[in-house]
Amino acid sequence: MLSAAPTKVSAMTTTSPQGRTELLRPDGSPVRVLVVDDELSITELLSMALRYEGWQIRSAGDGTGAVQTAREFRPDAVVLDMMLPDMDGLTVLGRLRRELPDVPVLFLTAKDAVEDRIAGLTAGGDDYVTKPFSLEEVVARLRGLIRRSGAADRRSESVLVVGDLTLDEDSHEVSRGGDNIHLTATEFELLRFLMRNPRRVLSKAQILDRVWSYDFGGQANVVELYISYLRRKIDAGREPMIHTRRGAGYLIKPAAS
Amino acid sequence: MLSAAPTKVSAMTTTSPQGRTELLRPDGSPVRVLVVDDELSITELLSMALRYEGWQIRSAGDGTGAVQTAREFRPDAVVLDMMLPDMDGLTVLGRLRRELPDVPVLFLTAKDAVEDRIAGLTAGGDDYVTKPFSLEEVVARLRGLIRRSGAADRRSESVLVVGDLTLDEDSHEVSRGGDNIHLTATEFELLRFLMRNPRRVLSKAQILDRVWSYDFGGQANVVELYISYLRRKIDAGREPMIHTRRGAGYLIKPAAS
DNA sequence: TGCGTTTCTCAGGAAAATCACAGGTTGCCG
DNA sequence: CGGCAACCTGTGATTTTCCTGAGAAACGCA
Repeated sequence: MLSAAPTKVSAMTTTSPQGRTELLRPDGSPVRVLVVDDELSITELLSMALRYEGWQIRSAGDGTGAVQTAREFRPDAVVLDMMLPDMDGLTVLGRLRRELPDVPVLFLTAKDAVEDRIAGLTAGGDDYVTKPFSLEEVVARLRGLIRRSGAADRRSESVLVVGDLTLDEDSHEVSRGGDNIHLTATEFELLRFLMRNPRRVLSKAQILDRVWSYDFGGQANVVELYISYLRRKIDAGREPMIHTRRGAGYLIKPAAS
Repeated sequence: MLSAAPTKVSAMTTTSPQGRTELLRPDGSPVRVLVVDDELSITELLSMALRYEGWQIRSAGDGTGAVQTAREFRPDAVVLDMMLPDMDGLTVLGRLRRELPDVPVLFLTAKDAVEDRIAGLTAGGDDYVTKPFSLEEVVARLRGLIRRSGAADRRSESVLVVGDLTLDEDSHEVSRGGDNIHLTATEFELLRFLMRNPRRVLSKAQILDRVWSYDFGGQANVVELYISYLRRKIDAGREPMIHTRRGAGYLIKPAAS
């Protein structure tokens, strides 16, 4: 198990029965991700969500544990909180890099943290998200990191397609039937979540849990509101793709059927 | 994690002599579900209904018992009331997850408590239903959770078929002979119940107990009413599939025979 | 700092779904 | 064939769910 661990992850994908596409390693084994954060609720939340992506997860609560776990677990990617109790984020990063020179890292930082320092770090192909984050954001960025860290083959994998609607996760470009559509950040994430689960009813709770940040305490009708925004931009004057299932949720599907 | 743990449930299904399709574990043994609620009437109700699905059930009345039972019983899914006497629902969840990292959980919550405490819970692929629930709802969601938690293979398992009538539990789509049919939530659940028991007479009492929430206090003729709605939508101008057995109940079967 | 954009709350209104009621219909039994 | 029980279904009141306009607050950027 340990010695057999291949370091590179190709951008190989497979399509699950639900129509979700998931990343796999070249040998077909699941992607491995190490989550490092000192707040238990955060590691739990992330572990749950990332496991649901079909990935194998380990977590650590401090820098020392992170390095240890990394050595043994040999993850394909690391989610690393920059604010750890025992050592500075940069120190942890350095030690991780000694163990796993090529592993991509997704940094978690507080909103007000010095952004330029992070910006410097991400130059190496890493990435970061600010707390409080949304799970869609973390998952999307991790997918991107893992995809790019492997044999850089197909770029097409970053494009979601449902009917004549396309969404590029890299360039954040969205178009329907050739027409470019400008979406705000939230609209984009909502649409991405819908498109990653086509023909599947998603409840408002699911959407809220996934697209909005984990500390969102507002009204559940933001979902309705943003669905309404999306419809205006995507379905306006066309055959609708976004459908309401009263009492159940929403779903997206090609206009044809 | 633990090598001895029979953790995964494949989406394997088999069709019983009565025509009911039931979930099974890869080795053919029954699915195991742990029910946790402090109200005895609820655990009894659920245990009975879930046993009827052919599943193996254990129940616990508090968090401590839940964790203990989980450790020993190693269920494939857990039904967990968020309001327990001895500990907070999230705490129970955390401890359960330590025992069984990948087990899917179906949360039971009060109708009005939905917004606040549910946050983040569905993100890991878990799900919830609000009290008072209908048994069909609980069973359907549990089946979904178990299906998705296992080796993600066949898609067809979320689609019920009787004759030329199909019902997709994921997209909530219903069609007969190619024509799409729009159903309301209650109609959908009623039809699902009928279709999960094809060629079998279901009494009005059974239907009421199963499709309507357990605290429903209305007139028993809602069943007649909704059967009438269904007929209008499904049998309209075609060979009827829904039949009345006077004094006994209703049944659905392919139009041909 | 100031301005445009984005996010979100609030609330009114529309639409849909649920269900009670009651009169009509059907099938069964003597 | 008559009568009764079981069943069917039209009507409409009530409730639930959803949609969306308006505007406040937060944000991002120059």
